[in-house]
Amino acid sequence: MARILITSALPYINGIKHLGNLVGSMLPSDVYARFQRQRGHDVLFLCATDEHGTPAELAARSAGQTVRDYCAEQHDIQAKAGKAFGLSFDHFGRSSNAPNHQLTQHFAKVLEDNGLIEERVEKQVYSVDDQRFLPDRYVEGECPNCGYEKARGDQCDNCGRLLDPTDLKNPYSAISGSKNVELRETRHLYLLQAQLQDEIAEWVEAHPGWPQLTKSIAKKWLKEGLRDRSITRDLQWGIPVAYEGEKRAGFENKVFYVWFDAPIEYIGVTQEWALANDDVSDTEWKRWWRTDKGAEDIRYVQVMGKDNVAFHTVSFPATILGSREPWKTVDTLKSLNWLTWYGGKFSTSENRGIFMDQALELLPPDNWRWHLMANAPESDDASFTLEHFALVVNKDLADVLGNFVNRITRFCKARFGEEVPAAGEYGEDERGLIATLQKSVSAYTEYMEQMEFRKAFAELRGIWVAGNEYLQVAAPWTTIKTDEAKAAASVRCALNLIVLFAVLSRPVIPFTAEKMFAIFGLNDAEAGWPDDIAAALNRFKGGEAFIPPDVLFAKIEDEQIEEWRQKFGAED
RNA sequence: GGCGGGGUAGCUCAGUUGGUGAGAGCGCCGGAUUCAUAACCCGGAGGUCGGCAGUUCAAAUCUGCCCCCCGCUACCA
Repeated sequence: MARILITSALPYINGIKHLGNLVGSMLPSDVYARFQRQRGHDVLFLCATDEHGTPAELAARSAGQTVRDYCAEQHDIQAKAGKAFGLSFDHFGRSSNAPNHQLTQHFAKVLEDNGLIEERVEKQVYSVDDQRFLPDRYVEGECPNCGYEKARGDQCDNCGRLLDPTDLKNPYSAISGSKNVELRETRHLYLLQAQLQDEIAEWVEAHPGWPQLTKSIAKKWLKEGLRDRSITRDLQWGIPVAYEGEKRAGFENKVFYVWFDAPIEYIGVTQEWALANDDVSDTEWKRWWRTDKGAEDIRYVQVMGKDNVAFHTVSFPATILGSREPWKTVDTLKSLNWLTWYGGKFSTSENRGIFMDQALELLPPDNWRWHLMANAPESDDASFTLEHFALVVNKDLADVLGNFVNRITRFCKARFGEEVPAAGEYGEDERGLIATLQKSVSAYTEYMEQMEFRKAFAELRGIWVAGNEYLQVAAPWTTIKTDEAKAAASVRCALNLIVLFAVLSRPVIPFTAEKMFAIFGLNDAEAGWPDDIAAALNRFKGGEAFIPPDVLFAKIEDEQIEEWRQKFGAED
């Protein structure tokens, strides 16, 4: 039994996440965590809301709330939505909680002790009316290159020119529109990443198994050369620059930059998890993170969208390695591309796309889980359309899987009654089926191990199809006329298949798997993972009672699709 | 602009140490079947593998140039 630590990239706090965010990290990590738990491994699966930074402050302001209340409320909303989607986090924490505060202070301290942090003074745009320094993209003005009037301080959206906020003509605050802005000096802490260049490059090289996308992004940053990075910001909401409660002189109104503290929350949430389980000793969480305290054999898996890769392959490792302390670093890093909404971006402000809460108002979680994972954006950005979604759900879930369960349970009830028939022996058809499944289950398992989700679920779908093929050939509705024992054996085999399908499908469609187990009065928590298909198909010997279920998946009708298209801003 | 990813059947996508007639699912057409959610099962049609040029006995695969889409570009996260 291996010990596997799995973390999903942390969803940002400013509102409920859309389907693209879901499939970008939280859902694939959940599927993998569920799979590894069923495999019998000791899994710790963690996630948290990422709560600091300018967008949180602004979102709170526009909601008319204090940022503290806003975050608390939004955390609750995201936690509920995640639970409703079946995300099986062992703990869903908050980057604003105490453990992360302590850890972030700790890392800043040891990095400074190691000579990797220094103070630097720089000039930055300050908005007098907003009483705050403005991050580059919150300064707007006229582009010096093309004259576009709403160019952002980091880049002009019109001509694409990269800018410095001081380049802008007639700059104004994007927050309030105020033109009362000026350059002010401000003091920040810099993490001297350049000194860690070789060390991080070596660490990256030591992980040849990372996906192509992950490696190329990491190597690109290293090739360009790591730059020292400012790790503090002029904000109120965040982790104060104050070691052990002692505020640092000149940093009274500053906090650590959200990208400095957010990855540290992976460790913080592990402490939160331990505390939630009444372990205050510090020993339990360290078993997952400190290689000198029992974490030397941990396999650590991170899952994230491609925008997060640089921070996980370069920035966070700089923090960890620079501490000179024996922290566990990531072993396997799965990165995904974007899911697009009809080829364009999901957008809250323009009401384009479906968000997690809305999705569940339309259909149960497994419909979404299946489609998103079977079509996960692994090799490239993938397009989500309602039409494709309906097609996939109707075909894979309703016609192939749902119908299989329905047809055999109904047939059995009609001809043999509501218990597994005991007569007859397995013959050629069953041996053929077992041989087929032995291969495809093995392939499916391997794809899941590799986190090749599209391939895995194409294989799983093939396994469901094999059930229908088997029934077609065995045709108990025909054989029962001449050989009732043979028909009984076929039905018994098919009923056993339902349980096998439930076990194999559980990582991706857990709610449906539970229903399938319930047909036979089984508890899905007992699900393991089948190595021996013949044994799995001999689980029921005959005589076991069952209750034919309602239809597992209703079909999506064209009228529904049209209605949703209108509601969610679908285009062509 | 720079860097990275991608452009393969109507749709969504597999497919690189270059080599048996280019694949899957869906959709479409046909057949078979009737246990089942007009479901399942079998078969078929359908592609100048973004464009041009080159290397090679042989290119979806390697090289060069070009076109298009997406992402990142360190103070959005």
